[in-house]
Amino acid sequence: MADVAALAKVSSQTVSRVVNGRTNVDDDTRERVLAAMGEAGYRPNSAARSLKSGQFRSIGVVLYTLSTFGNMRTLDAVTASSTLAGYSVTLLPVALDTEDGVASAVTRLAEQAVDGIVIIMEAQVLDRASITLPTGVPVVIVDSDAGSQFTVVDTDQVDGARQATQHLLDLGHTTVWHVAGPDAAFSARRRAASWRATLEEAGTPVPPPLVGDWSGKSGYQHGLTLAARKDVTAIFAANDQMALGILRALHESGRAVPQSVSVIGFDDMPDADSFYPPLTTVHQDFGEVGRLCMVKLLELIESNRPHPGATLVPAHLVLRSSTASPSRRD
Amino acid sequence: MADVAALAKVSSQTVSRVVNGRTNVDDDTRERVLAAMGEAGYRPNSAARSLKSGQFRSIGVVLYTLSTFGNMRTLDAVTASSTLAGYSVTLLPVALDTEDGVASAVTRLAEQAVDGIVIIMEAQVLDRASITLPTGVPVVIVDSDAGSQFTVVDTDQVDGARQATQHLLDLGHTTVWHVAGPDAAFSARRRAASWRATLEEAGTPVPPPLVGDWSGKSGYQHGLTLAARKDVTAIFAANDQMALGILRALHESGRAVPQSVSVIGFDDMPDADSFYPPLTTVHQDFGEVGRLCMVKLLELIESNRPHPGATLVPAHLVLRSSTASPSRRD
DNA sequence: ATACATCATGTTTACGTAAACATGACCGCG
DNA sequence: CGCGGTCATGTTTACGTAAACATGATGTAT
Repeated sequence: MADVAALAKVSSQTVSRVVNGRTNVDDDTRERVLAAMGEAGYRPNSAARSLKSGQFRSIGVVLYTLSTFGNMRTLDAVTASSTLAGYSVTLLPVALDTEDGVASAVTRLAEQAVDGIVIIMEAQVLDRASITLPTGVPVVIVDSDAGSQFTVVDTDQVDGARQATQHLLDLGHTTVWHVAGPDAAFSARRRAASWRATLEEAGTPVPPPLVGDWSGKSGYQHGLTLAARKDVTAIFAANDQMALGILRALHESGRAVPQSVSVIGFDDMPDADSFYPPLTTVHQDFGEVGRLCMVKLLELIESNRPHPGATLVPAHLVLRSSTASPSRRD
Repeated sequence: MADVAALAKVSSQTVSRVVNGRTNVDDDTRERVLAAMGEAGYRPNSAARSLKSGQFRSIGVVLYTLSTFGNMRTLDAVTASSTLAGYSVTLLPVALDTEDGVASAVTRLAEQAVDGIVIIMEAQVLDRASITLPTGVPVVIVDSDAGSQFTVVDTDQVDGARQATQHLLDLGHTTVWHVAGPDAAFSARRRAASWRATLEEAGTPVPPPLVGDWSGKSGYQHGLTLAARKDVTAIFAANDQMALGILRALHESGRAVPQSVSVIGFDDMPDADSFYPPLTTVHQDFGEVGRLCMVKLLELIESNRPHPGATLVPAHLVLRSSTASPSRRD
């Protein structure tokens, strides 16, 4: 900056003013400074800027894996929103499963140059880490039940699972089987609970849920079990990937979808409409979730005090070809 | 830090020594300082640290979208590697399609607090932006043909596409049809070129490629076209998502896979083994690509001079159930 | 015993920026 | 014509850290 100032024959303060777009700079001077900046290949030093201002114009996103569709879409949306707001995004991956991983993540967290943090993490991991969350840094959480303690944004999982289950009941199925996500995942538990509640409300018997791990493979395995039972006519999979595996199992077992068995998923991942048959599923608006995360986080950063509570983004059913009324059996 | 120093009754310099793990500190003093740090809730200020050291311990990842499987996996791997190396990752999204988007991305790029940059971007966008890439910042590029100018890491697309095509020829198919990715994508062009070259080498006729947009939907549409042609017995899709759409089109058209038509994909996305039937595909080792990106980038950061050239990560065929020898037609 | 390492610790300084304050030029109004 | 006000610009300072240098205490070899 000193070089630029010398080149333009002004003080460094004037250069600073030009860089920050202050109005009280003469047009001639401004142009001279801009030219000098180009000539000197000047790049503002964000470290010094942050040091002076106490702000980083950056938010951290903590996640334990990027490899699920939902996390990725949420991250994408958060990134887009934060960029619009002039914030950059720093990724803070957590090595799951190990106490070390969580501990080192928290350590790194405390040292990161961020104004706020978005946590996209299962509740169970959070429980271990939350105790030592750095104080004084605003936090917004996705996919968790920590709503009483923190600001939480999430899809309305309960209503989504209810819609899926009710849709199958409305079609005339006597009951709905459920292939659930892993018990450790809070969203999986919520979807399963809502499925159960919906069946109970309708006064229909509740078949035992089959617990998968979100993967297509686990869906396939449970799908084989379900396909072998003639009384199964409707399946609610806790996500689309498992639904894909279920479809494969049903096809291989000679059960036609939707004629013999109806299948419904959750997420509406990009290619759910290219499944065979195209999958009826619950659409999650990840973009909106990400956007709200940033809105909430910016509020927290500006107000500088906690504001716990959950914000739910509605989910809606997308009707495709994998669900139908049960065919008559006489 | 001054507070901590006062609490521990030492100078701030000693606190700094403890924080940085220098050995020349008395054990008693060290413990006193650590206790004071805990008491004061001290968090090192990374901005000041960067200002002093001239390093940020951070790398930037430029991408134009997070919503393709490959980009996501690459980002995941880069993040994992950089975390191991003690670097954090800053996301720098580019709004595609608009000159503004590219320009503003470059501007932000120049201001970012990063020691190096990984660019995961189509070549065409890069062409427009590369001119103004900030000088003096090491850059590694994925998915691009800029190898002569920059350091490039990528999957060996050419060999992967060759393996896929050759596998189908080896099974006895007289030729292989290709559903390509968008022309704008360099990886799509490379796969298509390699498919064509393999067919020409084998002396088989080269059917006109059908150009999709990576989506399952576009695969479905081209799949319908191909399904209607009786002479089509083998299809090479440029990615798994399009292969999924092709499978759907074939099923709906009554063409059995693999008995009537063989289908092969590219990527080996997580649920390719749950397609119906499980998809034979070309496995890309995104983890290795991401790891190599970091290795190369750290080399560049340390040596401080450019080192252009491409590093290719081998791809390998994963045999599943969607390919078979053509059935005899008499 | 003297001189000279070795080691823990303290003091000074600079990194690049922008707020706060200072300066001086020019304007309009009574 | 002089006064306060506005405006462009310059000067000083502080942000939190760590390198460089300084100090003083202890150990050790001759």
